[in-house]
Amino acid sequence: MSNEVRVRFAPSPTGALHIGGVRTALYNYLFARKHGGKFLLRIEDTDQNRYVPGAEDYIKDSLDWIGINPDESPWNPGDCGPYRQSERKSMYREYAEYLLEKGHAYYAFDTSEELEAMRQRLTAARVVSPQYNSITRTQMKNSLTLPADEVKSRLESGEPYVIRIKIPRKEEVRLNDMVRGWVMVHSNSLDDKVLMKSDGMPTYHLANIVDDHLMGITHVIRGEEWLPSAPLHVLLYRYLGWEDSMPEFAHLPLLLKPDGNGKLSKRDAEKHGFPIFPLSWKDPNSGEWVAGFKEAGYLPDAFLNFLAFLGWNPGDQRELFSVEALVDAFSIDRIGKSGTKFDINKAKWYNEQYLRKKSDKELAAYLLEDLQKENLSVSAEKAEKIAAVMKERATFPSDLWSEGRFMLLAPEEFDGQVVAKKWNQEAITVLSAYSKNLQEAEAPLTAESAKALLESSAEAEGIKLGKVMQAVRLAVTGVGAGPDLMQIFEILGKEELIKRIEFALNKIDAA
RNA sequence: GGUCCGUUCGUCUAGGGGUUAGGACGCAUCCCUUUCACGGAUGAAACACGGGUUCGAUUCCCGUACGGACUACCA
Repeated sequence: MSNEVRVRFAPSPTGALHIGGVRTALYNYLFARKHGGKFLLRIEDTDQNRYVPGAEDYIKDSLDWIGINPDESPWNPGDCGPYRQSERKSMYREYAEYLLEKGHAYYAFDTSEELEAMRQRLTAARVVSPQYNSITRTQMKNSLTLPADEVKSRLESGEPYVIRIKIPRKEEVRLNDMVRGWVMVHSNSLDDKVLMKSDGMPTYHLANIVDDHLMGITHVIRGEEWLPSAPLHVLLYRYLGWEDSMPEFAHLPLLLKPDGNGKLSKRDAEKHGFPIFPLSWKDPNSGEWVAGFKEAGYLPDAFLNFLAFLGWNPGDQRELFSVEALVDAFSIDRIGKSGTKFDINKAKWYNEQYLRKKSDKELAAYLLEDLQKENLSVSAEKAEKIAAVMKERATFPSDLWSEGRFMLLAPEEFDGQVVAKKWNQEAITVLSAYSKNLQEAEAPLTAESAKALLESSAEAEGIKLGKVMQAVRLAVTGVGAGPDLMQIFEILGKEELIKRIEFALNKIDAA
């Protein structure tokens, strides 16, 4: 397993998984598959206060929906378990102690009030960035300033404490990011981050280094919001003696708001009326509800394809990629550096492309499902015919029903604008004749026979069919636009067609 | 404020010292269509700004501006 690529997606179960998180998971997955490696899922639940019940299942279900299942996870453990940080609690202590022993960490006893007072004091003194660092730690209560015996007695008396990393005063920390190249920061801009919290849990910083090391992670692919703390992580690897096996980093560009600027957020989804979460979700604590792509009618393949192109491209002009094709084409050096604005139109376009690739039968299944909710039933054969004529004009599977309902339900109202423009005596004459001729027509009506009869009916009255076509459509469907009329006639069948024409003749005349 | 990251059509992006700066979404026009849509064609639309380097910068370097992330005992 020495050269095997191992990557992880490490979400925090604090609510619904944001679309940006799904993209991070996807890139990790693609990278792992591309290199024949493993994709792991690790739950980062070191903050017990923020734990939200159901969030883990949400993460699992989301990945499952788009078909990127981890090779190792809490539900499918490999050899590096547990895969939930809360269950690894006992493992972190020894590394914190090692750091303590090596002088790279220290105990701190400051209360939150004292910390706050320190920040205020610094702010008042016009210190630009108040932080716990090589300068301020000398004035705080920690094992660097307190006499050894006092530290010992505080520890023994059970006084709460944290363990902080001791950031060196003057040092350059550099890392070679796979998407950004060399990034360098001075240690004096870093602060003495807490490594172990007073509740005995590690913070993200310690936990992710320890776990990545123990789990043999070779590449860390994560959001750009982690870039500022990456130098801290480098230092941690160094102090823990793991620098030689330190994973490579790739920090992904952020997903931004569609308008203006800033990180894409829940508010944007509400404001623009489109989802930014894979699945809909109701927060059990706040009762807050968010919409999901799945429920909005996005197909998983389309969603995945759309997501893959948010910050990455294959370098040629192809746009439609199956997962397999993505795996084949994916590479980290084709990931862009700049933030990506979220454009729902593109997502819709992808959905249309994938929808049209589906067979009539698959589409009919969606239609049948919708009809069931309406307490309507129709034969599978008819559903397929409807799907066939509707698929070119649908964005979502639900459009099959919402845009094509006139194929199942006779119109009760007629579009007033079309009535005003197209309804006239000639139309009435042709329709009346057609209705009569239809009575004698042979039963299963086909698009061809329906058309031939309509043409002869019009001709017999000396009226050009083109002049009344729109009115005929109006009479039968109630509206002025839709799929090929003769196909609709075939789907409707002779009896229904006659019924509708008669109804229209009475209803519209009366109006 | 500080640190770090970024900046090619409205959006996603390709490209990269010499190009008519390419594609896609969206938009517009036309064709197809006895409607609408699909499809096809065409069009409008971009290198943030200022200095260098160079015979020549959109491309390399430095600034400026603008944007963003981070700045918790959250991840």
